[in-house]
Amino acid sequence: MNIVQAVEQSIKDEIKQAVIASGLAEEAQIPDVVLEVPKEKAHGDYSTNIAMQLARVAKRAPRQIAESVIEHFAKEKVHVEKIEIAGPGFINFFMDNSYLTELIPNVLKAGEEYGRTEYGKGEKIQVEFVSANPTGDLHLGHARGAAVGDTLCNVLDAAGYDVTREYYINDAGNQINNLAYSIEARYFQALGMDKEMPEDGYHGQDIIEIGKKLAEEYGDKFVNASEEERFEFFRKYGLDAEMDKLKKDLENFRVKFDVWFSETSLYEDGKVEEALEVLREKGQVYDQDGAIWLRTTDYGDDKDRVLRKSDGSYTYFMPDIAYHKNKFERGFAKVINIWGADHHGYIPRMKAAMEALGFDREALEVEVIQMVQLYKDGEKMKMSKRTGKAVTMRELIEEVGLDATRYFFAMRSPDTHLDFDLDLAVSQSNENPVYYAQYAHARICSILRQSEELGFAVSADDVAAIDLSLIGEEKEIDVLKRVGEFPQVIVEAAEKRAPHRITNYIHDLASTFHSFYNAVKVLDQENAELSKARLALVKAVQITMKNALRLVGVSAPERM
RNA sequence: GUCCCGGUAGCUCAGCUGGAUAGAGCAACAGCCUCCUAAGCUGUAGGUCGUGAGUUCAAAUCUCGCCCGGGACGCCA
Repeated sequence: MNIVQAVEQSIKDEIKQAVIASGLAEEAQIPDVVLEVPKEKAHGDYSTNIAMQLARVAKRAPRQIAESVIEHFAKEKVHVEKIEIAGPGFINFFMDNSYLTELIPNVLKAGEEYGRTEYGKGEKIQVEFVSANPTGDLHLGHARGAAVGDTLCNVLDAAGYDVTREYYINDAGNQINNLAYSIEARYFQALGMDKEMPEDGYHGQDIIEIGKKLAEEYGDKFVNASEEERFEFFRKYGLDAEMDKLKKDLENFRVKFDVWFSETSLYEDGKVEEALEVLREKGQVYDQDGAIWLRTTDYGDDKDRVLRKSDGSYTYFMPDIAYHKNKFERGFAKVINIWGADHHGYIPRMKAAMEALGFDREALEVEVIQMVQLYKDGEKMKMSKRTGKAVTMRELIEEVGLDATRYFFAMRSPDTHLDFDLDLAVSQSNENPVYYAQYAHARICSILRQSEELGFAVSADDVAAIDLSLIGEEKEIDVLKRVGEFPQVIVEAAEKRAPHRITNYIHDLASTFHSFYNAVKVLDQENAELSKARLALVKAVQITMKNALRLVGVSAPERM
């Protein structure tokens, strides 16, 4: 907890104490005290609506209640300078903000750690995201999922959770057979021979490339091979090639996973059978029409689901159950899946399956990412993996830029449909919001470089020698307040699974800093003491900005 | 038909555990570089918060109905 959070808490405590002391209500009747930062500066640094909330319990008018609360409120104890009652009964607190300068040495000392808290108490959380089938290039939807998932993980980590990032490789289903057949067709075509693509084949450019490469590397070696041998080889080769490419693409997008979990390994280790056995022992399955069904309707699903088809093979659902069972067995307190909106219908059955296995359905959380719609030349672009016409994540990054792409996806709430105007993103990339924040950082770095030349350099070690009481102008306080919010913003973003709160914060921090920059001269040769104090402040902003940008996977350039 | 998401400024979106005069970016308009980076700042203009009821001292926010847009409803994955 930093000084800001501590002071806020002490004000809340003091309000509660004042309510009790004034005899308005018993402790148990008092709701959680809400302390908010008013939009209007005229309404003070903090404000509470407690008087309105207590009107019913205390059976008195809110403004009267506010009067009593103020009478019993010990201002000086909690850095409050002045209190006013306003509007229907708001109590507005005007702070003696000098205490805020304590933040500066704290931030400088914390450095890269600033913003991190122990809020999550090291609880183990697993986040599974992207998990695209290895049958083609990653497209825009995956890019959004990757940006959101990675940022969420960073945020959870900073909020004190023990996070494991995981990618589930669907390397066992029918789609891999289709991959092999698609490669086979492309291989033959590359050799100038006729071969039709399978009905559910993958038409992506990447598959064509693989076919070409095979033809170059192996010539017609596989033309006369047995069908079985050829299939097995292409299957394995295709899978490896797709996975290598996928990993590389994600790494280039600054997304790294701790665990790459193979579906095939579940079969090899007998985990699929085992999960089915457990369900059977618990009486959760039944046989009908030659298939094995799970009673998901017992747990809120609209219909029961097939686990094993009448032909003896498993549905996609069955290994997925085994996989999630495995997740919980690894001791995660919380398992978060980030899924595309097209899979949302799958949620009730997965939760039902977990409940059927005896796990807490609430421990499985599914965050749904809405669709990305790409616009070009003012028209919707059809995105289809089947026809291979989708714009790939790689192309997007090349055109829009890595930082801008990460920022753009992170800044939207995951549950809104996203219209991505490619022309706009490309042609106006210099006006992208990410530059606004990066520019603030670069400006700070420029100031810091010059401070060294002037002999004003400030570091965490000598900040104690600086007279921070010189800080106190409105713009300076605005900046300090913003810096002080950071840890709490991270906690809220983590709790609400809302990565875009971080980009909102980044924007606010940049805005507050730019405004400060235009109003206040940091380096003043005539006034070394003041310059040093302001440099220390600016340094704190730099650290905060850099840390915030790192959370969303965006670089913090020193020059622009 | 059932379920999920969205509908807020010209455009793209925040705000949604109810709070004071609904915000930002882009676009528009008017100012600001002899001064630490003008990729910036300051100001102006721009709104029936899809719609109709309800709950409340107070609704963009909560409840219900309706309209519009997107998505999902397989012994596919």
